[in-house]
Amino acid sequence: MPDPFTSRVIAIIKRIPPGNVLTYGLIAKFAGNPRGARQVSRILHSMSSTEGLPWHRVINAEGRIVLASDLEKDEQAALLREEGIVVSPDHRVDLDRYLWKSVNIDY
DNA sequence: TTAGTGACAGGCA
DNA sequence: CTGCCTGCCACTA
Repeated sequence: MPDPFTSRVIAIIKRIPPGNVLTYGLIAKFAGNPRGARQVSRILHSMSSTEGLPWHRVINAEGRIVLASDLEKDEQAALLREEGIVVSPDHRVDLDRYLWKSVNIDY
């Protein structure tokens, strides 16, 4: 079994509704570790199997898509656009508009 | 064991 | 706006 933090991160990401996004730092905070942003990114990177995980709805605090390759960035941007999210050519989204605000999860 | 690294964040010039 | 620095924490050489 993975540690509690990891399971919570997975649970939260699974509940992000289509058309909305969350940031690494926010997810970490909701999962109980305000300083775990980098862990969230690492979890997604390793669990790239993405078993039904909407990983593409996770972006950084600036509303930017930051991945290793430009190819991956375009891929994620395409997935987001399919959900109606406007992604600028330089891979940025409007957080004020698409950030998932009604995060309410009980453990 | 120490040093470097990264799908991050926040402050500052 | 961009770039640099610091704090963070797990992983790797």
